[in-house]
Amino acid sequence: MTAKETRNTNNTSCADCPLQTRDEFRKFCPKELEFITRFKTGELSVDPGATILVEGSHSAHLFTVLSGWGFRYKTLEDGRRQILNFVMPGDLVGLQGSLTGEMQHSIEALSPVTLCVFERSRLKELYREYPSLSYDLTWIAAREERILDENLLSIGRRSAIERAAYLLALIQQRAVATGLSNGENVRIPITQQHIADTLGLSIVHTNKTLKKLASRNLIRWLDRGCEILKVEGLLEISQWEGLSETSRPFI
Amino acid sequence: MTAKETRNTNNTSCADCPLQTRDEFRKFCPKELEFITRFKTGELSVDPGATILVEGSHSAHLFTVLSGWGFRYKTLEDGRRQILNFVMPGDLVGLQGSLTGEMQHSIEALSPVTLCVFERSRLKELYREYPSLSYDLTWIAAREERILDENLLSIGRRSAIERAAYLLALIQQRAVATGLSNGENVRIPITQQHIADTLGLSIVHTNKTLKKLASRNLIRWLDRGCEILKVEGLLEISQWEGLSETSRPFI
DNA sequence: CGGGCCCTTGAATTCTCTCAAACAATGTGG
DNA sequence: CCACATTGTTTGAGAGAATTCAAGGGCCCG
Repeated sequence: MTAKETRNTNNTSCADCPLQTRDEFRKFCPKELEFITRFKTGELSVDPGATILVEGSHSAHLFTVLSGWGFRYKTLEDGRRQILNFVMPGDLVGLQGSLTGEMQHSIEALSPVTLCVFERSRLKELYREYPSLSYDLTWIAAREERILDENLLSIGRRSAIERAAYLLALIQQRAVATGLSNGENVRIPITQQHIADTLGLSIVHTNKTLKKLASRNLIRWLDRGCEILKVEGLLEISQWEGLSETSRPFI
Repeated sequence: MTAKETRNTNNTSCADCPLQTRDEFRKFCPKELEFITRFKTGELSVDPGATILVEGSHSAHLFTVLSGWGFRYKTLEDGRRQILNFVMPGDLVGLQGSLTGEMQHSIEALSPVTLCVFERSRLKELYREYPSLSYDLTWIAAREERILDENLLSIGRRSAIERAAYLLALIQQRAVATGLSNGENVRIPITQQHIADTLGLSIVHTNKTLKKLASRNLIRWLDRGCEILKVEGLLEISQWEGLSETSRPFI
């Protein structure tokens, strides 16, 4: 990472964590809050396009996204890229690498992103002293697994238009839940290449598929982003029930 | 589940757990062993084709596979099925449902399968008293996530023959590691329909793709199963590095 | 022996990809 | 301010990949 891309700050206190106030997330008890405050060793801000974590590296840190959009991906040797999932506020990233030693995927920022930085070495203490947070970590991993299951079903068995509808509906629902959208139409800051790499389609075919959704007035494509107009329509096309999360843990 | 499909027994003591003796798995300390012995409340045996866990259910149990093969899958309303991953000895299943309340996928047996049955309600105690096992649970979840990431890359970005090669190489490597193969050629007890539902391809195209691999003498198709002859060839085609696990936790 | 399940193959159709070209928006340097 | 490069979107056309449809054969089991 270049200097331009990263800045270290530490202005947000965990006690005032903006995510804590959202219904979406579960609340910490004082003892947990005390630990997390110690666990967090800094804050990281990156510009759009910056790589936050890179496949093959052994990072000493894990992060929670405070604000902004990003995505998790893997590539083949010849450059083919598959986006695995999108990353939004409240998401913990780098846990996989912290446990198994080496990152098996990369993470890149789509917008300006700020992250809380945690020390991997303190994970032991977390498991030793804070059962509720340990449980939450497993929960978070299981949640990611659930989304991946659904993505796999989508790429494997849904048609191009169903896939696109599912993906956009998923992003929209997650974005609303995490406060990335102020309630009205969400503007997702991605290119059609990102969509293509998520759906497992070529960019040309992705473009034609998005056009179909747009012609039904379900979405609108903006300069470098997508606006969802009717989630219900997308859900119907994809025959997906949508997200059903009440309160989720985060760290 | 019908009576024919399930039998409850409890003949394998955790102290004599056959998986413990394998290098693949990490060893328990006496205290952990004591807990796990209490945690395990029974044993379940199911016949091939039986459903072990079903999407939408709220199971009071989670399981570790003691022996046999199975697979995890999801379906769309119209019946399209996507196999997410295969299940082998040492794999923990049902964790996702135990944490988030409801199973989001189903699990079916490919061969006779025996499972250790654990009480979901004792998970709290595990997190409260056994940090090392808590850590292991997260580790296990992260491992599954890693495999899913790779599967997603495969289905999204690899060609049909690369996909098939990757899948068979993965299964072979996992099978050898867990002792399902006695060292020589592994016989995987699946139909081509299973392969198709894993790769996201039609059965016809799957058949033609497998024929290509067979004509290169990399695999051989048997009655209701597949035998891997040259993993190296499969790894090369798929441009995949293969598994690299030294010792993994299990419960 | 018949039925069911699995594997195999060919042919027509549909979907998706690559190639190619053009356009719009943005940013840069002169 | 313009010329130019870059990036992202759009469209058409032909090639390639994968699907569906259809049919036949093998095997096991009741």
